[in-house]
Amino acid sequence: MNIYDVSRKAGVSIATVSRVLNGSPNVSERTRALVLEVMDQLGYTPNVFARGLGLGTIQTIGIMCSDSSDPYLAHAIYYLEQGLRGFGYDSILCCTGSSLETKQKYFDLLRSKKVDAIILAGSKFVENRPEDNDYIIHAAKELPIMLVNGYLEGENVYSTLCDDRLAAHNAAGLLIASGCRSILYLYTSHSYSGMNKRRGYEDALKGCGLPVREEYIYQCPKDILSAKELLIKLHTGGLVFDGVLTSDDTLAVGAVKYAHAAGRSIPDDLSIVGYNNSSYAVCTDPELTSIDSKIEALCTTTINTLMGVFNGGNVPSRTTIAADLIKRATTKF
Amino acid sequence: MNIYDVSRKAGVSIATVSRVLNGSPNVSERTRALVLEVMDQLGYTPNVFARGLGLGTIQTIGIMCSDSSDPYLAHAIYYLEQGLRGFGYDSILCCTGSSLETKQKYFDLLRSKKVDAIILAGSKFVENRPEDNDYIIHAAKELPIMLVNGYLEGENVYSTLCDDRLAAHNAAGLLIASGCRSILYLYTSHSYSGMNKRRGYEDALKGCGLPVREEYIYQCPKDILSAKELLIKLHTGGLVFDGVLTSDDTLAVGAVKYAHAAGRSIPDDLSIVGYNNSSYAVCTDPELTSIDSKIEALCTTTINTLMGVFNGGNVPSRTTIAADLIKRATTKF
DNA sequence: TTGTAAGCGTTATCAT
DNA sequence: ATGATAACGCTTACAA
Repeated sequence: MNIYDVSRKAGVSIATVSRVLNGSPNVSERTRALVLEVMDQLGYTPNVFARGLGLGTIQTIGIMCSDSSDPYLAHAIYYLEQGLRGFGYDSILCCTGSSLETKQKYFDLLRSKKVDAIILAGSKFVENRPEDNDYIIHAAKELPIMLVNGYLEGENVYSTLCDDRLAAHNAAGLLIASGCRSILYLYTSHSYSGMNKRRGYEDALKGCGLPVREEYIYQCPKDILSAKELLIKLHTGGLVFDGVLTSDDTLAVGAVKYAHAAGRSIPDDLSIVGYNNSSYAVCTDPELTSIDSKIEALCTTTINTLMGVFNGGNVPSRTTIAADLIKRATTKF
Repeated sequence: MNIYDVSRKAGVSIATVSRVLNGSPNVSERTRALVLEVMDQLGYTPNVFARGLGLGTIQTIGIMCSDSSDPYLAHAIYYLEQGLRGFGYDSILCCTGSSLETKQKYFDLLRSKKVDAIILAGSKFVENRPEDNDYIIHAAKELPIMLVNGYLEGENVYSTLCDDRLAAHNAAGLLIASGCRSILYLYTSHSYSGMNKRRGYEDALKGCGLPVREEYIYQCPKDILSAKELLIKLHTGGLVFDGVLTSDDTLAVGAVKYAHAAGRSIPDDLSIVGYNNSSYAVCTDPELTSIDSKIEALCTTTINTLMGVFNGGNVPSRTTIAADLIKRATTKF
């Protein structure tokens, strides 16, 4: 079943069938209707490979993420896939883990599949050593690269990000304003967004004339129990703190569980702020105050930008979206 | 840059290049090395479309799920994608929502992309009215259809599922053995697996000579707060219950929060069992006893079965995997 | 408005 | 072991 069958049955040439297929205006209404009718009768579907060969594109976008089971990224993937499909694009998913080597490998693999663009979801794709990002910059000569919550400068590279620094700054500022004087900052990774959140935390302390102390800043695996254990250890070690700001709700849940275990009351004795406003935020009692990093807006903006690129529009290479602070019960504000 | 460039530079015919590309044994070692060398120099990558045209396949599997942001499905997608990639297959993701119409539409779309198989992740793809599944059965004439935690009988349709009925039966049985007499069953959907869990719950009651009462069985949106509200409503409505079995951890978290709100102590006064052993299970205090539905095993088995199908092996059309019960602190056992 | 024919870059079937 | 060459099914000048 191919275009010849349709053309034969409709009594037209394959060129005409192709025109109908591609919505060319140069077909009479009568012929178009006839061809469509025949296609329908025959249950004809154009062969994507042949089409790809001719057009050099197959309406497919590659989506890379480090781990699609992470709730934040899972949502990103959902919104990206839905958004792309709305524009008629398929999504090839690629979970890369976090080693640079596999990231590069899958990146090339995606390129070899001739995807029309690659979306890098999550801030794990920008390495600290600039030369480690060259493979991305280089590939951007061939196809647009979109970063969701990551930033990289380069021709044909577009970044959409959340203003994490400001969000963390504001949240820490509110903690201070509500009386906290010793705020712990817990984070999971040294990614671009991770570092921005940390800077925001430091901005707030400095802005209020409080000291930035290294012993109040800890990296922790993205894991409820690890965070809980870490805080218990710090607590029993004699560290005094009255607030916890985290780079992810998971860690904040751990902080709530630490408070329960240590018999500290929330928010009177300890304030806690999470990040991402995921469903973890409503798991705990009391429920978490959390920074909403606007993942849906990030994704739809990314896709709109991409479509702008495809249409040759003049699109911004960097778009920043403001976060929201969702106030619940782990803070006094 | 194509096969002709390589053949020219290597001084061989394109047929030979193609043979090298496909690992044909009919190439002398010398020629093979030469061609590979040239490919490397030129940075040649075969065109996937042309290849697809010739072979009729493109090493790509379609994965359908109702909602990739659901934690259970997010994990499924992760394991499926990783497993498939291990066998050299790409994954096209397709989030369908739950309306039959869009499910069919995307199913056809995936078929038109000439994927080598379609994996239906989650139990939302088998409709109660048999004729509503005909489109799947029919498509299976052309390509293998794999169900992850769903069951459908048909030629070239393969199901891998978790023994939810037995798992729910055992869990409810343990609740009863530990003293519960009035166990609520909360579920989210009427899917195949949803119904099995419910049957398991009923099996246990009947097995212990307890009555199955409709007023102890409720459907609830998959949402922490909805579950909490529902239980508060039932409680204030005067319903007496000392155990809650749920079809999803989300609902169980809601049950914990209800208990906190109602001042009931867990597990002394109220026992709770969740389902899926997701990270929600360790969010709460006390942590949830939960049924581990073995999503990773389900996915790897699905993929092994699929590879068996591709290799023409004699593979089972239905594989069942036993669930695990992870005992934590919301139960007395 | 429609048709003819030349690509697109492979694979696969013959020969040799 | 290697090479010509005909598919594969579509798009798209170019002609008519």
